[in-house]
Amino acid sequence: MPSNPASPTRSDHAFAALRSRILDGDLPPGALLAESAAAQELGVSRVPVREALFTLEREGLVEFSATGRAYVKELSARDFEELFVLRQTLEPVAARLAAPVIQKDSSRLIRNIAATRKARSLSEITRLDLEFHELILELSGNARLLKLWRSIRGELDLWLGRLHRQHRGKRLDTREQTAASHEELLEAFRTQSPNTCERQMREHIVAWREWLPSVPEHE
Amino acid sequence: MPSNPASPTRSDHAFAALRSRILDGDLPPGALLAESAAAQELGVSRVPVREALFTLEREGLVEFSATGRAYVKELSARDFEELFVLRQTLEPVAARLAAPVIQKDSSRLIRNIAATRKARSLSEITRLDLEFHELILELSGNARLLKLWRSIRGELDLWLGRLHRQHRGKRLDTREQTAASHEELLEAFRTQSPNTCERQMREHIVAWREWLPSVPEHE
DNA sequence: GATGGGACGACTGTATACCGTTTGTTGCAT
DNA sequence: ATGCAACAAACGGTATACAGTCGTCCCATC
Repeated sequence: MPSNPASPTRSDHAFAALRSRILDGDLPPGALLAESAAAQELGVSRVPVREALFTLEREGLVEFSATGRAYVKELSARDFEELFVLRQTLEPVAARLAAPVIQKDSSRLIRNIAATRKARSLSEITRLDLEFHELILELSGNARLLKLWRSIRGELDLWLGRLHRQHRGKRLDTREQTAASHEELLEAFRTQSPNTCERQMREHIVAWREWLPSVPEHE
Repeated sequence: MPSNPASPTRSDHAFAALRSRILDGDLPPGALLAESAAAQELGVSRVPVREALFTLEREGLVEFSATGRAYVKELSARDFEELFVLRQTLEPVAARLAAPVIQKDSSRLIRNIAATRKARSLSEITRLDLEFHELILELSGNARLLKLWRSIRGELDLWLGRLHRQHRGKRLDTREQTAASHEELLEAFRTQSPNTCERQMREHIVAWREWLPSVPEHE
Protein backbone atom coordinates (compact mmCIF):
# COMPACT_ATOMS: atom_id res chain seq x y z
CA MET A 1 0.00 0.00 0.00
CA PRO A 2 2.40 2.53 -1.12
CA SER A 3 0.23 5.55 -0.63
CA ASN A 4 -0.22 6.95 -4.07
CA PRO A 5 -1.67 10.43 -3.71
CA ALA A 6 -2.58 10.60 -7.37
CA SER A 7 -4.86 7.59 -7.48
CA PRO A 8 -6.18 6.34 -4.19
CA THR A 9 -6.45 2.58 -4.36
CA ARG A 10 -9.16 0.47 -2.81
CA SER A 11 -6.70 -0.51 -0.14
CA ASP A 12 -6.35 3.14 0.75
CA HIS A 13 -10.08 3.53 0.88
CA ALA A 14 -10.55 0.47 3.04
CA PHE A 15 -7.78 1.64 5.30
CA ALA A 16 -9.24 5.11 5.73
CA ALA A 17 -12.75 3.79 6.29
CA LEU A 18 -11.75 1.23 8.89
CA ARG A 19 -9.40 3.64 10.57
CA SER A 20 -12.06 6.27 11.08
CA ARG A 21 -14.56 3.72 12.32
CA ILE A 22 -12.09 2.51 14.88
CA LEU A 23 -11.06 5.97 15.98
CA ASP A 24 -14.66 7.15 16.23
CA GLY A 25 -15.34 4.30 18.58
CA ASP A 26 -17.82 2.88 16.14
CA LEU A 27 -15.94 -0.39 16.30
CA PRO A 28 -15.37 -1.11 19.98
CA PRO A 29 -12.10 -2.42 21.43
CA GLY A 30 -11.77 -6.14 20.96
CA ALA A 31 -14.21 -6.31 18.06
CA LEU A 32 -13.42 -8.86 15.40
CA LEU A 33 -12.63 -7.38 12.00
CA ALA A 34 -13.59 -10.15 9.64
CA GLU A 35 -12.29 -9.68 6.12
CA SER A 36 -15.40 -10.82 4.31
CA ALA A 37 -17.78 -8.71 6.37
CA ALA A 38 -15.67 -5.58 6.00
CA ALA A 39 -15.20 -6.24 2.30
CA GLN A 40 -18.91 -6.55 1.69
CA GLU A 41 -19.67 -3.49 3.74
CA LEU A 42 -17.11 -1.40 1.88
CA GLY A 43 -18.02 -2.78 -1.51
CA VAL A 44 -14.57 -4.14 -2.29
CA SER A 45 -13.03 -7.57 -2.32
CA ARG A 46 -11.16 -9.16 0.53
CA VAL A 47 -7.73 -8.43 -0.87
CA PRO A 48 -7.68 -4.67 -0.28
CA VAL A 49 -9.29 -5.17 3.11
CA ARG A 50 -6.58 -7.62 4.02
CA GLU A 51 -3.91 -5.12 3.18
CA ALA A 52 -5.71 -2.37 5.03
CA LEU A 53 -5.83 -4.55 8.12
CA PHE A 54 -2.15 -5.17 7.84
CA THR A 55 -1.47 -1.46 7.63
CA LEU A 56 -3.74 -0.83 10.57
CA GLU A 57 -1.75 -3.32 12.57
CA ARG A 58 1.38 -1.42 11.71
CA GLU A 59 -0.23 1.71 13.10
CA GLY A 60 -1.26 -0.07 16.23
CA LEU A 61 -5.01 0.21 15.76
CA VAL A 62 -5.50 -3.47 15.19
CA GLU A 63 -3.86 -6.63 16.40
CA PHE A 64 -3.81 -10.14 15.03
CA SER A 65 -4.47 -13.28 17.01
CA ALA A 66 -2.25 -16.30 16.53
CA THR A 67 -4.77 -17.69 14.07
CA GLY A 68 -4.67 -14.62 11.89
CA ARG A 69 -7.85 -12.91 12.98
CA ALA A 70 -7.79 -9.14 13.30
CA TYR A 71 -9.26 -7.39 16.33
CA VAL A 72 -9.61 -3.74 17.29
CA LYS A 73 -6.82 -3.10 19.74
CA GLU A 74 -7.59 -2.86 23.43
CA LEU A 75 -5.44 -0.50 25.43
CA SER A 76 -4.74 -0.79 29.13
CA ALA A 77 -3.23 1.77 31.47
CA ARG A 78 0.01 -0.18 31.14
CA ASP A 79 -0.08 0.27 27.38
CA PHE A 80 -0.52 3.96 27.85
CA GLU A 81 2.47 4.01 30.15
CA GLU A 82 4.54 2.47 27.39
CA LEU A 83 3.38 5.08 24.93
CA PHE A 84 4.29 7.80 27.35
CA VAL A 85 7.81 6.43 27.72
CA LEU A 86 8.19 6.36 23.96
CA ARG A 87 7.01 9.92 23.51
CA GLN A 88 9.41 10.96 26.19
CA THR A 89 12.17 9.10 24.40
CA LEU A 90 11.59 10.17 20.83
CA GLU A 91 10.28 13.71 21.04
CA PRO A 92 13.01 15.41 23.04
CA VAL A 93 15.58 14.08 20.60
CA ALA A 94 13.49 15.34 17.71
CA ALA A 95 13.26 18.73 19.40
CA ARG A 96 17.03 18.94 19.70
CA LEU A 97 17.53 18.03 16.06
CA ALA A 98 14.77 20.31 14.84
CA ALA A 99 15.88 23.35 16.82
CA PRO A 100 18.26 24.80 14.22
CA VAL A 101 15.73 24.22 11.45
CA ILE A 102 12.91 25.87 13.34
CA GLN A 103 15.04 28.88 14.14
CA LYS A 104 15.17 29.58 10.44
CA ASP A 105 11.54 28.93 9.67
CA SER A 106 8.82 28.45 12.23
CA SER A 107 5.88 29.39 10.04
CA ARG A 108 4.25 25.99 10.06
CA LEU A 109 4.32 25.81 13.83
CA ILE A 110 2.88 29.30 14.06
CA ARG A 111 0.05 28.41 11.71
CA ASN A 112 -0.68 25.33 13.75
CA ILE A 113 -0.93 27.32 16.97
CA ALA A 114 -3.23 29.86 15.32
CA ALA A 115 -5.46 27.05 14.10
CA THR A 116 -5.52 25.58 17.59
CA ARG A 117 -6.82 28.85 18.98
CA LYS A 118 -9.70 28.68 16.51
CA ALA A 119 -10.49 25.01 17.05
CA ARG A 120 -14.11 24.33 17.87
CA SER A 121 -14.11 20.81 19.21
CA LEU A 122 -12.04 18.66 21.47
CA SER A 123 -11.22 16.23 18.69
CA GLU A 124 -10.00 19.08 16.54
CA ILE A 125 -7.76 20.32 19.32
CA THR A 126 -6.37 16.84 19.75
CA ARG A 127 -5.70 16.51 16.05
CA LEU A 128 -3.88 19.84 15.94
CA ASP A 129 -1.96 19.00 19.08
CA LEU A 130 -0.63 15.77 17.63
CA GLU A 131 0.02 17.55 14.36
CA PHE A 132 2.15 20.13 16.15
CA HIS A 133 4.25 17.41 17.64
CA GLU A 134 4.48 15.54 14.39
CA LEU A 135 5.66 18.71 12.69
CA ILE A 136 8.62 18.81 15.02
CA LEU A 137 9.44 15.21 14.22
CA GLU A 138 9.25 16.11 10.56
CA LEU A 139 11.50 19.13 10.98
CA SER A 140 14.06 17.03 12.82
CA GLY A 141 15.15 15.84 9.40
CA ASN A 142 15.44 12.26 10.57
CA ALA A 143 13.01 10.34 8.40
CA ARG A 144 13.24 7.20 10.47
CA LEU A 145 12.57 9.03 13.68
CA LEU A 146 9.40 10.36 12.09
CA LYS A 147 8.47 6.90 10.93
CA LEU A 148 8.81 5.50 14.44
CA TRP A 149 6.69 8.31 15.85
CA ARG A 150 4.00 7.65 13.27
CA SER A 151 3.93 4.00 14.20
CA ILE A 152 2.79 4.95 17.70
CA ARG A 153 0.65 7.92 16.75
CA GLY A 154 -2.28 5.69 15.88
CA GLU A 155 -2.34 4.31 19.37
CA LEU A 156 -2.23 7.79 20.83
CA ASP A 157 -5.20 8.75 18.68
CA LEU A 158 -6.99 5.65 19.85
CA TRP A 159 -6.31 6.32 23.50
CA LEU A 160 -7.21 9.98 23.40
CA GLY A 161 -10.39 9.31 21.44
CA ARG A 162 -11.60 6.81 24.01
CA LEU A 163 -10.65 9.18 26.78
CA HIS A 164 -12.67 12.00 25.31
CA ARG A 165 -15.69 9.82 24.77
CA GLN A 166 -15.63 8.81 28.40
CA HIS A 167 -15.46 12.41 29.52
CA ARG A 168 -18.00 13.70 27.06
CA GLY A 169 -19.91 16.60 28.46
CA LYS A 170 -17.30 17.43 31.01
CA ARG A 171 -16.13 20.39 28.97
CA LEU A 172 -12.43 19.83 29.00
CA ASP A 173 -11.34 23.18 27.73
CA THR A 174 -7.80 22.50 26.73
CA ARG A 175 -7.70 24.85 23.80
CA GLU A 176 -6.01 27.79 25.41
CA GLN A 177 -3.83 25.57 27.54
CA THR A 178 -2.58 23.66 24.52
CA ALA A 179 -1.94 26.79 22.48
CA ALA A 180 -0.11 28.48 25.33
CA SER A 181 2.20 25.60 26.08
CA HIS A 182 2.96 25.16 22.41
CA GLU A 183 3.80 28.82 22.22
CA GLU A 184 6.14 28.37 25.12
CA LEU A 185 7.88 25.57 23.23
CA LEU A 186 8.10 27.69 20.14
CA GLU A 187 9.70 30.49 22.13
CA ALA A 188 12.34 28.05 23.34
CA PHE A 189 13.04 26.95 19.80
CA ARG A 190 13.60 30.53 18.81
CA THR A 191 15.80 31.69 21.63
CA GLN A 192 17.34 28.71 23.36
CA SER A 193 20.00 26.12 22.62
CA PRO A 194 19.11 22.72 21.15
CA ASN A 195 19.82 21.06 24.47
CA THR A 196 17.46 23.40 26.26
CA CYS A 197 14.79 22.67 23.67
CA GLU A 198 15.30 19.00 24.31
CA ARG A 199 14.81 19.44 28.05
CA GLN A 200 11.78 21.64 27.57
CA MET A 201 10.13 19.11 25.30
CA ARG A 202 10.67 16.46 27.93
CA GLU A 203 8.97 18.64 30.49
CA HIS A 204 6.16 19.44 28.10
CA ILE A 205 5.41 15.76 27.67
CA VAL A 206 5.51 15.08 31.38
CA ALA A 207 3.07 17.93 31.87
CA TRP A 208 0.82 16.55 29.15
CA ARG A 209 0.78 13.21 30.86
CA GLU A 210 -0.25 14.80 34.12
CA TRP A 211 -3.00 16.87 32.52
CA LEU A 212 -4.71 13.82 31.20
CA PRO A 213 -7.69 12.72 33.20
CA SER A 214 -7.22 9.16 34.31
CA VAL A 215 -9.14 6.50 32.50
CA PRO A 216 -10.88 3.67 34.29
CA GLU A 217 -9.95 0.33 32.81
CA HIS A 218 -12.61 -1.18 30.64
CA GLU A 219 -11.89 -4.69 31.85
CA MET B 1 1.31 -12.00 8.56
CA PRO B 2 0.80 -13.04 12.07
CA SER B 3 3.77 -15.29 12.57
CA ASN B 4 2.24 -18.61 13.43
CA PRO B 5 5.03 -20.79 14.78
CA ALA B 6 2.93 -23.92 14.51
CA SER B 7 2.26 -23.78 10.79
CA PRO B 8 4.53 -21.59 8.72
CA THR B 9 2.52 -20.08 5.93
CA ARG B 10 3.70 -19.48 2.41
CA SER B 11 3.94 -15.80 3.27
CA ASP B 12 6.38 -16.70 6.01
CA HIS B 13 8.37 -18.80 3.61
CA ALA B 14 8.46 -16.11 0.96
CA PHE B 15 9.46 -13.58 3.58
CA ALA B 16 12.29 -15.70 4.93
CA ALA B 17 13.57 -16.57 1.46
CA LEU B 18 13.57 -13.01 0.18
CA ARG B 19 15.01 -11.71 3.41
CA SER B 20 17.99 -14.00 3.32
CA ARG B 21 18.62 -13.29 -0.34
CA ILE B 22 18.68 -9.60 0.37
CA LEU B 23 20.86 -9.89 3.44
CA ASP B 24 23.29 -12.22 1.70
CA GLY B 25 23.73 -9.60 -0.97
CA ASP B 26 22.36 -11.99 -3.53
CA LEU B 27 19.86 -9.33 -4.51
CA PRO B 28 21.81 -6.10 -4.90
CA PRO B 29 20.66 -2.71 -3.61
CA GLY B 30 18.17 -1.13 -5.94
CA ALA B 31 17.14 -4.40 -7.56
CA LEU B 32 13.50 -4.65 -8.57
CA LEU B 33 11.54 -7.30 -6.70
CA ALA B 34 8.79 -8.16 -9.13
CA GLU B 35 5.95 -10.10 -7.61
CA SER B 36 5.43 -12.49 -10.50
CA ALA B 37 9.10 -13.32 -10.85
CA ALA B 38 9.58 -13.93 -7.14
CA ALA B 39 6.38 -15.96 -6.99
CA GLN B 40 7.45 -18.22 -9.82
CA GLU B 41 10.91 -18.64 -8.38
CA LEU B 42 9.58 -19.57 -4.95
CA GLY B 43 6.83 -21.77 -6.29
CA VAL B 44 3.99 -19.82 -4.72
CA SER B 45 1.41 -17.40 -6.01
CA ARG B 46 1.76 -13.64 -6.02
CA VAL B 47 -0.40 -13.12 -2.94
CA PRO B 48 2.03 -14.47 -0.32
CA VAL B 49 4.90 -12.72 -2.08
CA ARG B 50 3.00 -9.49 -1.91
CA GLU B 51 2.54 -9.82 1.80
CA ALA B 52 6.15 -10.79 2.28
CA LEU B 53 7.23 -7.65 0.43
CA PHE B 54 5.04 -5.58 2.65
CA THR B 55 6.59 -7.11 5.74
CA LEU B 56 10.05 -6.56 4.30
CA GLU B 57 9.22 -2.92 3.84
CA ARG B 58 8.22 -2.73 7.46
CA GLU B 59 11.63 -4.11 8.40
CA GLY B 60 13.34 -1.62 6.16
CA LEU B 61 14.86 -4.10 3.71
CA VAL B 62 12.67 -3.04 0.84
CA GLU B 63 11.09 0.17 -0.30
CA PHE B 64 8.19 0.86 -2.61
CA SER B 65 8.17 3.34 -5.43
CA ALA B 66 5.21 5.63 -5.91
CA THR B 67 3.83 3.19 -8.46
CA GLY B 68 3.92 0.25 -6.09
CA ARG B 69 7.07 -1.47 -7.23
CA ALA B 70 9.32 -2.97 -4.59
CA TYR B 71 13.06 -2.44 -4.65
CA VAL B 72 15.88 -3.66 -2.43
CA LYS B 73 16.70 -0.74 -0.21
CA GLU B 74 19.78 1.32 -0.88
CA LEU B 75 21.50 2.81 2.11
CA SER B 76 23.65 5.92 2.09
CA ALA B 77 25.99 7.19 4.76
CA ARG B 78 23.25 9.61 5.72
CA ASP B 79 20.86 6.73 6.28
CA PHE B 80 23.40 5.11 8.51
CA GLU B 81 23.71 8.31 10.49
CA GLU B 82 19.97 8.21 11.09
CA LEU B 83 20.17 4.64 12.29
CA PHE B 84 22.95 5.57 14.64
CA VAL B 85 20.88 8.36 16.14
CA LEU B 86 18.01 5.97 16.67
CA ARG B 87 20.14 3.36 18.37
CA GLN B 88 21.50 6.05 20.59
CA THR B 89 17.98 7.17 21.38
CA LEU B 90 16.31 3.84 22.03
CA GLU B 91 18.94 1.65 23.56
CA PRO B 92 20.06 3.75 26.52
CA VAL B 93 16.45 4.04 27.62
CA ALA B 94 16.03 0.30 27.25
CA ALA B 95 19.16 -0.22 29.33
CA ARG B 96 17.79 1.93 32.11
CA LEU B 97 14.49 0.07 32.14
CA ALA B 98 16.11 -3.34 31.87
CA ALA B 99 18.65 -2.76 34.63
CA PRO B 100 16.52 -3.98 37.56
CA VAL B 101 15.39 -7.00 35.59
CA ILE B 102 18.90 -7.98 34.58
CA GLN B 103 20.12 -7.65 38.14
CA LYS B 104 17.81 -10.51 39.04
CA ASP B 105 18.57 -12.71 36.08
CA SER B 106 21.35 -12.16 33.60
CA SER B 107 21.63 -15.74 32.36
CA ARG B 108 20.54 -15.02 28.82
CA LEU B 109 23.08 -12.26 28.42
CA ILE B 110 25.78 -14.51 29.84
CA ARG B 111 24.93 -17.28 27.41
CA ASN B 112 25.05 -14.81 24.55
CA ILE B 113 28.51 -13.61 25.49
CA ALA B 114 29.74 -17.17 25.79
CA ALA B 115 28.37 -17.94 22.33
CA THR B 116 30.07 -14.85 20.96
CA ARG B 117 33.42 -16.11 22.23
CA LYS B 118 32.88 -19.33 20.28
CA ALA B 119 31.65 -17.67 17.10
CA ARG B 120 33.49 -18.74 13.98
CA SER B 121 32.54 -16.17 11.40
CA LEU B 122 32.04 -12.46 11.17
CA SER B 123 28.39 -12.83 10.28
CA GLU B 124 27.85 -15.01 13.32
CA ILE B 125 29.48 -12.41 15.55
CA THR B 126 27.27 -9.74 14.05
CA ARG B 127 24.17 -11.82 14.60
CA LEU B 128 25.06 -12.46 18.24
CA ASP B 129 25.98 -8.83 18.75
CA LEU B 130 22.60 -7.61 17.56
CA GLU B 131 20.95 -10.40 19.54
CA PHE B 132 22.64 -9.19 22.70
CA HIS B 133 21.28 -5.72 22.17
CA GLU B 134 17.85 -7.01 21.28
CA LEU B 135 17.84 -9.04 24.49
CA ILE B 136 18.20 -5.84 26.46
CA LEU B 137 15.32 -4.28 24.57
CA GLU B 138 13.30 -7.38 25.38
CA LEU B 139 14.20 -7.26 29.05
CA SER B 140 13.22 -3.61 29.24
CA GLY B 141 9.66 -4.86 29.47
CA ASN B 142 8.42 -2.21 27.06
CA ALA B 143 6.95 -4.18 24.17
CA ARG B 144 6.61 -1.13 21.95
CA LEU B 145 10.18 -0.11 22.49
CA LEU B 146 11.21 -3.55 21.33
CA LYS B 147 8.92 -3.27 18.34
CA LEU B 148 10.51 0.02 17.30
CA TRP B 149 13.98 -1.44 17.66
CA ARG B 150 13.02 -4.40 15.50
CA SER B 151 11.76 -2.09 12.81
CA ILE B 152 15.26 -0.70 12.38
CA ARG B 153 17.16 -3.90 13.03
CA GLY B 154 16.66 -5.06 9.46
CA GLU B 155 18.42 -1.99 8.16
CA LEU B 156 21.28 -2.53 10.56
CA ASP B 157 21.63 -6.09 9.31
CA LEU B 158 21.58 -4.80 5.78
CA TRP B 159 24.22 -2.19 6.41
CA LEU B 160 26.53 -4.46 8.36
CA GLY B 161 26.24 -7.22 5.81
CA ARG B 162 27.25 -4.93 2.99
CA LEU B 163 30.07 -3.58 5.08
CA HIS B 164 31.46 -7.02 5.75
CA ARG B 165 31.27 -8.01 2.13
CA GLN B 166 33.26 -4.96 1.17
CA HIS B 167 35.92 -5.76 3.71
CA ARG B 168 36.04 -9.45 3.00
CA GLY B 169 39.46 -10.88 3.58
CA LYS B 170 40.53 -8.05 5.80
CA ARG B 171 40.15 -10.24 8.87
CA LEU B 172 38.17 -7.92 11.10
CA ASP B 173 38.60 -9.78 14.33
CA THR B 174 35.92 -8.25 16.44
CA ARG B 175 35.07 -11.36 18.39
CA GLU B 176 37.06 -10.68 21.53
CA GLN B 177 36.38 -6.97 21.35
CA THR B 178 32.63 -7.52 21.14
CA ALA B 179 32.57 -10.06 23.94
CA ALA B 180 34.70 -7.86 26.20
CA SER B 181 32.62 -4.74 25.75
CA HIS B 182 29.42 -6.68 26.29
CA GLU B 183 30.90 -8.08 29.46
CA GLU B 184 31.64 -4.56 30.57
CA LEU B 185 28.02 -3.64 29.99
CA LEU B 186 26.86 -6.66 31.89
CA GLU B 187 29.06 -5.71 34.81
CA ALA B 188 27.42 -2.30 34.88
CA PHE B 189 23.98 -3.89 34.90
CA ARG B 190 24.98 -5.94 37.90
CA THR B 191 26.60 -3.30 40.01
CA GLN B 192 25.51 0.12 38.88
CA SER B 193 22.38 2.24 39.00
CA PRO B 194 19.92 2.32 36.12
CA ASN B 195 21.05 5.80 35.19
CA THR B 196 24.65 4.69 35.01
CA CYS B 197 23.63 1.78 32.83
CA GLU B 198 21.87 4.20 30.55
CA ARG B 199 24.97 6.35 30.21
CA GLN B 200 27.20 3.36 29.65
CA MET B 201 24.98 2.05 26.89
CA ARG B 202 25.16 5.41 25.20
CA GLU B 203 28.92 5.28 25.30
CA HIS B 204 28.92 1.70 24.08
CA ILE B 205 26.98 2.70 21.01
CA VAL B 206 29.18 5.66 20.28
CA ALA B 207 32.18 3.35 20.53
CA TRP B 208 30.52 0.87 18.18
CA ARG B 209 29.94 3.60 15.67
CA GLU B 210 33.58 4.59 15.79
CA TRP B 211 34.82 1.04 15.42
CA LEU B 212 32.99 0.59 12.18
CA PRO B 213 35.17 0.89 9.13
CA SER B 214 33.84 3.57 6.87
CA VAL B 215 31.96 2.51 3.82
CA PRO B 216 32.48 4.14 0.47
CA GLU B 217 29.21 5.15 -1.10
CA HIS B 218 28.04 2.92 -3.88
CA GLU B 219 26.71 5.79 -5.91
C1' DG C 1 -27.70 -36.10 32.55
C1' DA C 2 -23.10 -36.21 30.94
C1' DT C 3 -20.10 -37.15 27.03
C1' DG C 4 -18.11 -38.02 22.58
C1' DG C 5 -18.32 -37.26 17.75
C1' DG C 6 -19.61 -35.39 13.48
C1' DA C 7 -21.45 -32.06 10.44
C1' DC C 8 -22.04 -27.25 9.76
C1' DG C 9 -20.61 -22.37 9.70
C1' DA C 10 -17.37 -18.68 9.86
C1' DC C 11 -12.93 -17.43 8.81
C1' DT C 12 -8.34 -17.12 6.87
C1' DG C 13 -4.73 -18.78 3.32
C1' DT C 14 -3.73 -19.06 -1.41
C1' DA C 15 -4.25 -19.68 -6.45
C1' DT C 16 -5.76 -17.86 -10.70
C1' DA C 17 -7.56 -14.62 -13.91
C1' DC C 18 -8.51 -10.04 -15.67
C1' DC C 19 -7.67 -5.24 -16.30
C1' DG C 20 -5.55 -0.87 -16.26
C1' DT C 21 -1.16 1.49 -15.89
C1' DT C 22 3.58 2.11 -16.08
C1' DT C 23 7.80 1.40 -18.48
C1' DG C 24 11.06 0.66 -21.85
C1' DT C 25 11.72 0.53 -26.79
C1' DT C 26 11.42 1.05 -31.45
C1' DG C 27 10.91 3.76 -35.31
C1' DC C 28 9.78 8.03 -37.29
C1' DA C 29 10.34 12.91 -37.92
C1' DT C 30 13.05 16.98 -37.11
C1' DA D 1 22.26 12.88 -33.57
C1' DT D 2 17.86 14.13 -30.96
C1' DG D 3 13.42 14.40 -29.47
C1' DC D 4 8.95 12.42 -29.68
C1' DA D 5 5.25 9.36 -30.29
C1' DA D 6 3.12 5.06 -30.59
C1' DC D 7 3.47 0.31 -29.30
C1' DA D 8 4.42 -3.97 -26.69
C1' DA D 9 5.78 -6.24 -22.71
C1' DA D 10 5.92 -6.14 -17.80
C1' DC D 11 3.91 -5.36 -13.65
C1' DG D 12 0.76 -4.16 -9.92
C1' DG D 13 -4.35 -3.76 -8.21
C1' DT D 14 -8.25 -6.38 -7.47
C1' DA D 15 -12.06 -9.78 -7.97
C1' DT D 16 -13.28 -14.39 -7.55
C1' DA D 17 -12.92 -19.14 -6.33
C1' DC D 18 -11.43 -22.94 -3.75
C1' DA D 19 -9.07 -25.24 0.02
C1' DG D 20 -7.95 -25.80 4.75
C1' DT D 21 -8.77 -24.88 9.73
C1' DC D 22 -10.90 -23.90 13.92
C1' DG D 23 -14.55 -23.70 16.86
C1' DT D 24 -19.47 -24.81 17.89
C1' DC D 25 -23.71 -26.76 18.31
C1' DC D 26 -26.52 -30.58 18.16
C1' DC D 27 -27.55 -35.20 18.36
C1' DA D 28 -26.65 -39.95 19.46
C1' DT D 29 -24.88 -42.90 22.89
C1' DC D 30 -23.62 -44.44 27.43
